[in-house]
Amino acid sequence: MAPNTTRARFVHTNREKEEESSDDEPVEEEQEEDETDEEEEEDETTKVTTRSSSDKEEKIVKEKKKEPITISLKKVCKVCKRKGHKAGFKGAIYIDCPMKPCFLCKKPGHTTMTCPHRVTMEHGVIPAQKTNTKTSIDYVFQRELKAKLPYMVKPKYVIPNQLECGNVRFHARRITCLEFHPTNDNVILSGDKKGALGIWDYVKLHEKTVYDSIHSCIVNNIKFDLKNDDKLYMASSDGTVSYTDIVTGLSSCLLDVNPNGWHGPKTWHMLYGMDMSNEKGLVLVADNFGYLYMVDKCSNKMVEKPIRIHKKGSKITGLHFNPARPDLLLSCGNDHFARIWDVRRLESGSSLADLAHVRVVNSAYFSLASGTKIMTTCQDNRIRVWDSIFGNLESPNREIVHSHDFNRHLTPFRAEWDPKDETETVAVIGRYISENYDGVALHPIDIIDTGTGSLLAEITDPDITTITPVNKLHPRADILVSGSSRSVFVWKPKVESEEPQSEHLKRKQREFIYGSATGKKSNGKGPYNDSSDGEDRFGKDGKNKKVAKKTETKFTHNATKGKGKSKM
DNA sequence: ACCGAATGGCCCC
DNA sequence: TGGGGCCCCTTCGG
Repeated sequence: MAPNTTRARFVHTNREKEEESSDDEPVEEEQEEDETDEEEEEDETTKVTTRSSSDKEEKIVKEKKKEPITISLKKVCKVCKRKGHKAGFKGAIYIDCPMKPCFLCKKPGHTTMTCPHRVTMEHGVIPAQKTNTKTSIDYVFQRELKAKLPYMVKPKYVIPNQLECGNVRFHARRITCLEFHPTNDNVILSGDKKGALGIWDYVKLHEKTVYDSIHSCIVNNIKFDLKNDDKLYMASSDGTVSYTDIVTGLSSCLLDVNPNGWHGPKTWHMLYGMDMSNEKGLVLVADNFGYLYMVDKCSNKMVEKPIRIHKKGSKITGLHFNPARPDLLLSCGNDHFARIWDVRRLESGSSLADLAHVRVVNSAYFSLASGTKIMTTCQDNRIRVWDSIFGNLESPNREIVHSHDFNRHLTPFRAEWDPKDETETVAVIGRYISENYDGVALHPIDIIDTGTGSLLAEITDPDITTITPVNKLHPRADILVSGSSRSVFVWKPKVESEEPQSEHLKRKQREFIYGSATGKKSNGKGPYNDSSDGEDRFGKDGKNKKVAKKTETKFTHNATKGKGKSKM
């Protein structure tokens, strides 16, 4: 909360404004102070007014100091500063300011509580209207694809919705990305905001390794070298791409886009999107100024000069090679576009298609088997799906309203395909907005059927009260791994026949059949100076360290099996 | 228990 | 086109 002095000034001016403009409401500040309203116990000034008479002196002193504040705060909404309503948490439920557009669907005239996208399905996710009609190419595509894919016999979709284990204080800062080991099913790789790489075998719970000297700030992307299971690439906001052997901890710098060092935040290049193509022998990374860098995997040299593929000065948030057509690349960025490119003819302005969005595009992915669909996550609270890259790309085939538009202090939410889902419809994404679960505000992880927009499952655990923006479904097993704040969690499908469960558990453990749910609802400083990290991490060490410092630590395992009693 | 900070995007001038 | 102010449904450590 803002310091009282600041708040007082704002409130006061607003109150004066209010009094000038609106005289429909009688001015009755003093009298209102007498009522002790129970719904405002979180308001610090109310505590002052409702304090018992035993500390009268103190009360008097305080009231003397901030009498005008006390009066004003009680009457004024903290969002719009108007009288007559209040925004904020009421228990586990957040009450919107009615003067603002709906926080969920962004349309004016209602609040999140009454938003049709929330009420109809109860959980924010609803299928949006189709915004274009199918072209003949679409039907050809469907006919071709349907012959190959088991559309008619939809497999039972297994939801990994029971907390298997989680670790606490494994990372020092919030998790920013997760990746499964390409061949060892039990190993999870995690990157954090401070630049550390975590390696965790969640079956052998105690086996955790942290390499914390490879990068000096946010790890934005981890990609394994598919030709060598022990080696991976990491792209970081420190402006480098590292190539690390996770067994030995030896690391080399593949690319440094700030060869001249630090000259202030306006010129510092940070690397966000990254993807790798074995066919092409290329590692592609993109920075926060709209540039794409192509690095040859063999020579470790840049193939050519950086190419600007998004608006000058805007961040490129993601890159994805088409899994079926190695020449196709998908990019997305802060210029509100996702773009399709031909890697063979990659130059500024040569995109094959530009997919327009309303706001920042957090992620854009081709579907993982056929590569013919595109799914994007946009900050306007919509997941967009294009059913065929060969069809009309003017507008998406579906827009799914889903709450994920909070970005400032969280890792951006990204809807990610289930790599095991042959129908290429199931996706996972964390939800920003909270629901009231037995009086506790929890932020579920949603599993969505992007074909219909229906919610297949919402995954929660009463012990995980933080938001879970980073989620990854296992490419081979029925496992979901989540990064929530500093913790990593592993989910498995619910095991049947356990002791009686609470309503909450029942709710989260419903088993869904794909397509028709059985449940009731189908549907001179470095760029970063962490508050706790006073030293200049960019200044020390050479930039192109050939060998990363290896900081291996065995942690006492702090994870729990079964019902998930892990603390956050 | 409280407070400050992180540095993200958008909008306006 | 760029800088500054504003937003103010988070999370953690000090």
